[in-house]
Amino acid sequence: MHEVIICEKPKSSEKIAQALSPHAEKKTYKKVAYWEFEEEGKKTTVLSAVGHLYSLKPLNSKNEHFFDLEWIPLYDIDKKKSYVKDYVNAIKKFGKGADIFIHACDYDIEGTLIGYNALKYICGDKSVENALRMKFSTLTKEDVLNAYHKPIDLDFNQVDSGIARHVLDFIFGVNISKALMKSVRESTSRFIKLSAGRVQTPTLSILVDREKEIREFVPVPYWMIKALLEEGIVADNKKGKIWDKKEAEAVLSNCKGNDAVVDHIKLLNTTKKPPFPFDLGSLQSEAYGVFGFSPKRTQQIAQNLYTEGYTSYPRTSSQKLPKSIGYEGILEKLSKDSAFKKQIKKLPTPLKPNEGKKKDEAHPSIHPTGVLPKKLSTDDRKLYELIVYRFISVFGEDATLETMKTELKIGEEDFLFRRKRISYMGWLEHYPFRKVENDEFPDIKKGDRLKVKKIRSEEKETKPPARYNEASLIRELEKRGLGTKSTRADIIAILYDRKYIYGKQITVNQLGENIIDTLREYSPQITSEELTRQFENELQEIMAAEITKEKVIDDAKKEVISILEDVEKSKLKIGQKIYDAYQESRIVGECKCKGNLVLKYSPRNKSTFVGCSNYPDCKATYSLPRGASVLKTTCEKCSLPLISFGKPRQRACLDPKCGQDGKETKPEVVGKCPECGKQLLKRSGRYGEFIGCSGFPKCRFTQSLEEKEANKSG
DNA sequence: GCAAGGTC
Repeated sequence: MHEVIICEKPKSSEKIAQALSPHAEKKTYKKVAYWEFEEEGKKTTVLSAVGHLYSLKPLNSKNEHFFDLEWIPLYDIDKKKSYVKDYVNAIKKFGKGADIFIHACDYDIEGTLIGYNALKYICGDKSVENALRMKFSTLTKEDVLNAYHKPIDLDFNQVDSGIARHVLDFIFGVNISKALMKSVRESTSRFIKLSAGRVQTPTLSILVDREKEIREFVPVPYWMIKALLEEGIVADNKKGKIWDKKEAEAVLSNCKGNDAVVDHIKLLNTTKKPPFPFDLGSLQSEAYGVFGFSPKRTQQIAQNLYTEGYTSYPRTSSQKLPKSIGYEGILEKLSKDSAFKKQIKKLPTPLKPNEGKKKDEAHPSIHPTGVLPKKLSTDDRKLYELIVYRFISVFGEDATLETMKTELKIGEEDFLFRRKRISYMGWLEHYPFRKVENDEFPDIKKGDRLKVKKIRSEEKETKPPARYNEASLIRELEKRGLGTKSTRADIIAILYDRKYIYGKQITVNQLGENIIDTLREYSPQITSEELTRQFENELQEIMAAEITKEKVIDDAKKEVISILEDVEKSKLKIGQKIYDAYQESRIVGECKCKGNLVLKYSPRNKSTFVGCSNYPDCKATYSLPRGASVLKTTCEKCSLPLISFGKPRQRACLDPKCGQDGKETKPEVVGKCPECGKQLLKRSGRYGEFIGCSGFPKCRFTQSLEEKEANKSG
């Protein structure tokens, strides 16, 4: 007898094999690991997929619309996925002639489909018909053994539901994307890579809405009264924002000539619990905040650390640390590093992690394995240490903060100021990545009189809502249930790649806005998260056998056909508008002829260059080095834009004949650095303009323009 | 050329 078990990924196959038999032996077939054991005359081979091995492809790619699809090996569609072939080959080799097939992929829609496709297309239809299904929620020995000894039948409704998800996403996404590109091609005979989809389009929609909110925002002026007292105390008038200038002036004159008298001091102790362990989303968010890593970069590094065995599986949404991972063992191994040891030995016993609410059936939260990395690149080490110190902190003691709220009277006017200091560091000591306020408390008591050095009325105005950045956008998508933990970072990267959006503080290009405007008119369903809700409901119904996948797909097909017909009727108008918007977002600066410098693509050289919008009247062109970006800052000598290129990045004038080595027109001074006191300058980088310290690289303080605005009040 | 989903 030969039994074959197919798992979703290599890591699961290892755990499952080890749970099933102490004699499971690791072997490799053409670089791919598998596990084997023999018990009571039955040989068992534990094999692994690597996620989806098959992907949808149109049956007849010459057709204008793609509705008839087939499953094709992933490596035949995407050359970068060649490693998938080795796994398929291993399954083919050992699946041939096996007597028993066990489907042991994750128990969810995608997992069920991964195993189903692997069996059907590699081992043949028969293997599917007789397949047994292991159902487990965690990969603990107990769960795995249980699932193995009490297998269930394969749930074909769940399979159908998975197939429907793939087909629906394909026929909506690919067909609508193609229709958009076709409109542009047929109205302008130009090609622009455009796309739309169930997740990316609502995501863009969220950004467009924010963009419009910001644009339509009408600032309202208000005044804040601040009193500068002795001992460097700045107290705020209790009225806060005063909307009437006369009222502000009245407050000011009420204060004139008076000392400040301490009216009331309130001291309060608050505790700050340790942080939760990382799930992928919170790791991406933290790494963005602390190191400025893009979520996609964090995901890549985390995957790398996981593959090397230094940290646990990264694509988790769990904020739990089950005891079974063996905290003591991990901490003990980490203690071989003296810096880690210094923190670990301060931890209270017994060890008890502060866990969050979020769960993940398949994996615990992200944590170090205890294996200490020998060599890591700078960024990999940063992320690794973030994960380690977070893990340690989770077991730390509560920190205690002391807050002081002081109310004062200046004449008849009420003022107040607050101070905060740490009275017990607790876990804060183990987690050096976030600055914590630690003010000095002034030595004052009720009834004290303080000299008023200055009273001023600051005129301000209300600010529009902040732009999203990649981290906050990922949090928003998570909140709305758009995309999955593994895809959100990629979805955002696609929006950048299509030039729908730009900047670290995400700004929508004309092109992005136009895509949304167009789709809201012709295919409103794809622009809102409702399409995801609709899919979810339909998939549930398929799973409950209340409707067939054929019916669901057929309905969707009709819906898409009707959208495509509407687009077809107006394609010239749609295409021209999109192309105009695209042109506008290619403007990178001003030409010497006062025309617009625009990014152009030369199909002959397969490269991007800069040309003038007044062509053919103005024939100015500038070639760009590979990977170069055009900056917003201009050259000191000739006022053309500067470019940034190469590794490490260096700057130069767009015009190589100009000969200026990237000296820019003097950057604007916009304030003082709160960290080192040097000048703050308006700089421009890859992602647009930002505020940076003139003390760079010694002082690495940076701020977005929006933050700068928001913090003006100090 | 195009989606979203799983994974090394």
